[in-house]
Amino acid sequence: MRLLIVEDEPNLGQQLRNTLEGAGYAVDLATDGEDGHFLGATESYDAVVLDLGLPTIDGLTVLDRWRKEGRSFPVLVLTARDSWSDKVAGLDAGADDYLAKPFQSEELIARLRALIRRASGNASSELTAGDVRLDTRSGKVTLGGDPVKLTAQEYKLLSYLLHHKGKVVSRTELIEHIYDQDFDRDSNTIEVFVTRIRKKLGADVITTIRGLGYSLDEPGR
Amino acid sequence: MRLLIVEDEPNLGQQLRNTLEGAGYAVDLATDGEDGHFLGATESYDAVVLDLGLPTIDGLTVLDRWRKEGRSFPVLVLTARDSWSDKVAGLDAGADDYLAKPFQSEELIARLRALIRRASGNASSELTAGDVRLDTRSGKVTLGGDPVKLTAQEYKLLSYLLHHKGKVVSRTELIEHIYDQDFDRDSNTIEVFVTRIRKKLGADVITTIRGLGYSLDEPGR
DNA sequence: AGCCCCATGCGCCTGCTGATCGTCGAGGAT
DNA sequence: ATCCTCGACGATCAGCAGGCGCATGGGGCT
Repeated sequence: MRLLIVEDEPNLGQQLRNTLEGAGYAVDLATDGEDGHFLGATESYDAVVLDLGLPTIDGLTVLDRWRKEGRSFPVLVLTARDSWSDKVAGLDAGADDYLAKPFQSEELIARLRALIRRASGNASSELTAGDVRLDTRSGKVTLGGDPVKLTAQEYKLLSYLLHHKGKVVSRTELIEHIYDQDFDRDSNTIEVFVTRIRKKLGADVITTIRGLGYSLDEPGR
Repeated sequence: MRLLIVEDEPNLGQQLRNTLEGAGYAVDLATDGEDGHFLGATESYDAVVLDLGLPTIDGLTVLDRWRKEGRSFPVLVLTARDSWSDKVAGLDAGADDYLAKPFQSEELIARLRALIRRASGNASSELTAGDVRLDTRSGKVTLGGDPVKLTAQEYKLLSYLLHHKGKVVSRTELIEHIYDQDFDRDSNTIEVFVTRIRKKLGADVITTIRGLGYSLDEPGR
C-alpha cells in the first residue's frame, strides 16, 4: 500500500514518513499544497494524509480539487485540536476521517488501516482467500490455521492482491502501489516475490494471466 | 479493440501506448494533428484519445473534421487542468468524454472501457451470449458459471464479437480491430483463433456465414 | 545474518505459418 | 429434376520461433 503525506512542517513530515514506512507502507511526502496536489493527481495512492495549513495552496482547496477531478482515494485530514470549523469544511470537501493534532502514531496507523480496508470494500480487518488468511491489524498470515512467516515485501504484495481479490492486477499497478516514487520500473522483482509467496503458501494462490498480470481468486470448487 | 492516440509530447505518447497495450488494446500513435486526422479518417478505431494542443492542426479542428466526415467513434479528449473553454469547445465539436491532465492511468483505462461499452450499446460491463459470460472489468470469461482460460488473442476476438452481438463481422473487420496498423492482412490467424475459441466454449457459439464472416448470436431456439 | 534487488539462463506457452482436409454451392450433363 | 463434378472457401493440425514468466544465485544494503 502506498501513501501520500502532505505536511509542510519538516519535522512532523519526516516523523510521519518514518512511522508509516515502519508500518509497512510506501510513502511519498509533499511539503506544500501545489506539490501535494500534483502528486495526488498523477500518482496512484491507496490513502492520503493531508494537513490543512499549507503554503501555496490551502489543504482544503487541494482536497476539493482532487474530488472535482475525480480522485477517489480516502483522505485523512489532520486538524488542529478542537477546530470544528475545519472539520465541517473538510467534510464538505470530501474528507474521510480526521485526526486532531497532536496524536499518537498508533492511532494514525489504525485509522489509515481502516480507511484502506473500507475503500477496498472489505468489512473485516481479516482478508481471506481459500486457506490463506491475512490479519491487517496484527500483520500476520496463516495458512489453514498455521502461521506463516512472510518478509515485508512479500506481505505488501499479498496484501495488495487480497485487497483487490478477483481483479486482474498488472505488474505496473503492483509496482506503483508497493513502491514509492523513485523506483526502477523494469525489473523482475515482482515475479521474484510472487514466486516466493507461492513457495510459502502454495502455487495455486496466485494465478498468472499471461500478458496482463496476476490475480488472486477464491478457489472455485 | 483498437485505439488511436493523438499526442504530440513523445514521452507521454509512448507512456500512453504502453499502458493501453498493457491493458490489451491494439494501439496506433499519431504525433501531430495531420497524421492523427488521416489515421482516424482511414483506419477503423473503437475509440480515440485526443490531446488538444497539437502541431500542424489543432485537436479540436481534427475532431470537428472527423465528425463532419461522419466518423462516429467515441473520442476522449485530454485537456489541461481547469481549462473550461476547452471543455465547452470540445463538447461542441463532439467529444464524448474528458480527462484533465495530469491523470492516472487506471482512470484512463476505466473511462475508455466505459466509452467503448456505451458505443456498442451495452449498459453493463458484462457481455453474455447463451452460457458464455465475459466481464470486461475483470477480464474473465465463464461458461455456464465455470471459469474458462482464454489467451490474450482469444479474449480480444471473443470480446469484439460480443460487443457486436448479432451483427455479421467480416474477417477484415476483425483483423482491423484486433491488430494495429502494421499487420499482414492475408493470413488465416483469425480462423485459427475461432477454432480455438470453439474448442473451449463449444462449436455453436460462433456461427460462420460463408463468404461474409462470423456472427455471434443469442441462441434463439 | 537476513532481506531485497538484479542478472542470467531455462522452459513453456502463445501466436503465427503452411499444408491438408472437409464442406458448401454453382453449374452442367444426364 | 437429380446427380455429379469442380472450385472456392473454411476448418483443423502440426510445427516453429519468439516472448514471457520462472527459478536460481550473487551482490549490496540494512
